[in-house]
Amino acid sequence: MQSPRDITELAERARALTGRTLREVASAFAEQHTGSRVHRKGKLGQLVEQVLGASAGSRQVPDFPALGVELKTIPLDAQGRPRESTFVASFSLADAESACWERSAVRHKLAHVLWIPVHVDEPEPRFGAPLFWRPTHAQEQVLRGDFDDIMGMVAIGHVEELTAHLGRWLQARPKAAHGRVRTVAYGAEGPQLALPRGFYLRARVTSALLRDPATLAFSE
Amino acid sequence: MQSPRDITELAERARALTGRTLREVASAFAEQHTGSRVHRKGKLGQLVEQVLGASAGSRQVPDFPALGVELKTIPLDAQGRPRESTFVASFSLADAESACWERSAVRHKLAHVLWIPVHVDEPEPRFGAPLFWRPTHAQEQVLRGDFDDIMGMVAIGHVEELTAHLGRWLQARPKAAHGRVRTVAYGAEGPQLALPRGFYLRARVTSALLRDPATLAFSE
DNA sequence: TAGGATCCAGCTTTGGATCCTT
DNA sequence: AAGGATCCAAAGCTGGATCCTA
Repeated sequence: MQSPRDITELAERARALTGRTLREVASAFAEQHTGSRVHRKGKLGQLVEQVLGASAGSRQVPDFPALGVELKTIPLDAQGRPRESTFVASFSLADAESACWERSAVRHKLAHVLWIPVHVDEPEPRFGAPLFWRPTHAQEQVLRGDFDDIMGMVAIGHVEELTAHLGRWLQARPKAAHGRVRTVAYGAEGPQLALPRGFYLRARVTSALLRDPATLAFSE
Repeated sequence: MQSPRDITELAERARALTGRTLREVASAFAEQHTGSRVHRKGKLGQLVEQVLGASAGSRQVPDFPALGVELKTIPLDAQGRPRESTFVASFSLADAESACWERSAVRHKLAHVLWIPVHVDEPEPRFGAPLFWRPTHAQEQVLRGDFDDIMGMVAIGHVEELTAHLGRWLQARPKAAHGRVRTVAYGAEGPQLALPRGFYLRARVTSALLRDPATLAFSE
């Protein structure tokens, strides 16, 4: 599928998925694109990328580079809620000191997100209604605060206090590539070993966001 | 046992328990006080009250009225941490509007606490080191903030949003006396049924407090 | 019955581990 | 190996229920 030319076209493609089953969408797509290099049904994310025409390059750029939009498929359980937190970006403990929110991958990835919910617990998994999200100014302050808290903890060398509890909307969790890649951070007590980490959006937050993006408030 | 005359005497009695088993303490106490109205070994709290000479009256006053000290025995698990949140005081939804921190039972009960930890998961349960705690000014601000948040929620009639999630150190939890006593609160939508509630200190907080009272900071 | 403490089923969260594609 | 998504056991938390003594 070609890249959408503008947000409107992307929105139309996304809306067209609502209520349809993965199976339907996958087979319809396969029929129309028999010539192209179609990966078999593959993983959910890949299917959605292809159907919506996201660029499948390596990601230092958004999924829709021309539009500046990041694509996130998000699995929902039987009650319509995300089961898991959502990965945003990984970070290295080493460059915590030089990190700043404005230039962070987290801010860029979350600046404009197209959420594609998928009800995966139904007998025949089905797409939900898509949502474009741009954090409001107030929402961005919460994200920035979490980012600063987390990076600040690392920067002063308190890696052992960096738990997934920290952060209201964003949390830092282990991102265990092979379970043995370790990053060295230089803290007050010298070099420390630590697992690589990633920023994640709490499930509670994405749940509230999908339910009612307008009222996602500080109380979450 | 007579009431301690001053804090020093109370502290000495409390320190004398450290490391001793409940059994030892209970039988030693029984021997010395055969004449007095001794309740059988009874519950842990009662034993400690008797051994330390707390007044056993009904409690609108502190356990040591002359000293203004509240006594709290706190069970610790095998890792030395409290398993449960600690009950502080109950409250009625009806008088939330007129409630204020300064006159609250919560503030008075927590103004000066003598914590007596008991390692209950060991084969022979044993007393830990006692701790006198007076909240610092900063700590009291956290408690006050939680109190205001909780009471505020009730005062505006949002009883259904009053969950145990609210509050950093204090939380409101059901205090189900017989499971059917219900309190009526008058909110925006008229009278509402609700379980009676109590203020509790989160286990995370008492845990940090007992481990290192000086560094119990805002991050908890 | 009130104050207070303890118990506990079920749910949620954490802290990784595993898996996949590029 | 990097980027990303999903899986899962253990631990922690919530929302009561139960129990105890005065």
